[in-house]
Amino acid sequence: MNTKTKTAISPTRAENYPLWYQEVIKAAELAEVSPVRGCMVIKPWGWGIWENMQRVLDKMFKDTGHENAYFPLFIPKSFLEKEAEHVEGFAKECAVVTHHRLEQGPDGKLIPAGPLEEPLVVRPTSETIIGAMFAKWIQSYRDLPLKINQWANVVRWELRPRLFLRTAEFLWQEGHTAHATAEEAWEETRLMLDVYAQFVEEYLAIPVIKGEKSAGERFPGADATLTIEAMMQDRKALQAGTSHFLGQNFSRAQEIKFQDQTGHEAFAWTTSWGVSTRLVGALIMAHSDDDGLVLPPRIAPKQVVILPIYRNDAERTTVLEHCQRLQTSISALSFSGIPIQSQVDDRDLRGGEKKWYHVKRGVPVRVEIGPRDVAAGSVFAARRDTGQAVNISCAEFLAVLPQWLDSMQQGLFDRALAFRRQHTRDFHDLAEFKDFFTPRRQETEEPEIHGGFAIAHFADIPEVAELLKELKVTVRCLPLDAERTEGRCLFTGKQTDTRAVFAKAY
RNA sequence: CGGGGUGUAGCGCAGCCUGGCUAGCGCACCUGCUUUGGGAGCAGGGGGUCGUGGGUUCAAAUCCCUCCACCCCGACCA
Repeated sequence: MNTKTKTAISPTRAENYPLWYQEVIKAAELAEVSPVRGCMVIKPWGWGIWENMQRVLDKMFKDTGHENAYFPLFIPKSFLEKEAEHVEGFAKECAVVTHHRLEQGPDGKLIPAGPLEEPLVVRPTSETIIGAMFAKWIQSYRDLPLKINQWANVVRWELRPRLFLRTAEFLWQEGHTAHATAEEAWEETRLMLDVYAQFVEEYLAIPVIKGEKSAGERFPGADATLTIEAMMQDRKALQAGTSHFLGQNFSRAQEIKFQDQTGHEAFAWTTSWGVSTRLVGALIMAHSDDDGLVLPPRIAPKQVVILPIYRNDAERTTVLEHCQRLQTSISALSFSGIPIQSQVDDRDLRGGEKKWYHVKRGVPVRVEIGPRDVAAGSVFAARRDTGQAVNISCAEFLAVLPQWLDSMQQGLFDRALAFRRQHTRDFHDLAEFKDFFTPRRQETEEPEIHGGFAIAHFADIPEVAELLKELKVTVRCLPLDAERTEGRCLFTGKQTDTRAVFAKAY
């Protein structure tokens, strides 16, 4: 590392946000691009974050009455041909398996042989194959509701991949449910959106706007798509999770039928909902700074790292022993019901180097203990979020640690919320709206900076979509909790009581 | 998939325009000494199919063509 640079990450966010993002991932050892185009390798620290996400979400799903199951990676092409709108939505991104055998050619190279009778599509999502199974499992209203979740990988052949945000293969969970009534299915759709919002706000410390997607942004084949939208530090929006009310579209296509209490046959009402490893990208872009990753304590794989400082073997022994005692004490503690995980980093690295290693990885609290601390029974402790550092007694530190972690969690959320509010504006004038989304720094090589989130009255008709396209702005959502006030659509002048959030988006 | 850019040691880069000793530099790595509450100093050292394949030439990192990968912008995005 160059000691002359003031920040651990170069370029900084202000200098080049997209590059900064990639550098943070590299410096924090979250993931790498793989030899396979568009696919990433998730490294242990990044995987630890995803594991925590999985653990928390999985419990939330089970607490709301869902069960896990697993469905095949491969989907017969014919399955996808059953729902026209659905297929059209993602056909361009599908990977297709056409052969089942490799043979060695004369030049020693392997040649696909044994063509499949019916090509298999690598799942881009599993509505169709799960629907096919639901159709078998559901006979009577007594079989409903059926509430299944699966943790899986999916493939969408992306042309412009970015680590965590958009990769050809990614990991996610997809929930699929079937219900006897529209009301119940709608309730499920709403409930899971709330679960997502709660998770993202309480664990990832990212404030979200809950809303419904406009017709143009809706999931293909869905009657309604609900979303949670978050603002990143470059003021762009990121869709952090979606929950779809599929109506009877898929049950009609796949014959998910049941006999109701009156003996009549009816199509089930289905939902699907998912979040992906994209959340890791959201986490990075929401909180990290020019020194690297900043992790909210509740999702961090480790909350505390202890760095022993010593000059010789004798000191090493005493200092290490002291560190391990501290670790044992910490392991008995928890914050907000979460056990505090700590780690002693005893690698043979120079102090400064080791310190920056953990700063870049975003470990919430860094503790440094040297011989003087051992003698005094004290520790040097620093917070990753504010950089605030103190020298206090061991006992004091242990007493204050849970509060530190809680306040960091809250502090990160508050900071992100304040940032979003600062860059969210109401609009009643189209010229001002356009100005809001016009790049500010065109004269330089630096990436553009645009306004942020714009809120305005909106009539959901195709003409508006065309106009927005020119500005490279999208309708992020129609907020669910917005007050229904009458006004004129910013674009068409039509009278409407619908207001929408507009932004540039990932 | 369209436009632009970049591929040289683990990482970051110079060299290329104008072809010519054994291809350099910083960080990292190894050895030794010194240093030690902090991204250490000095000395020595290891590590390279110059992205791939072909072409031009006495001679290619350098010029020409092919392909691949990555980055940026756009289109697309459940």
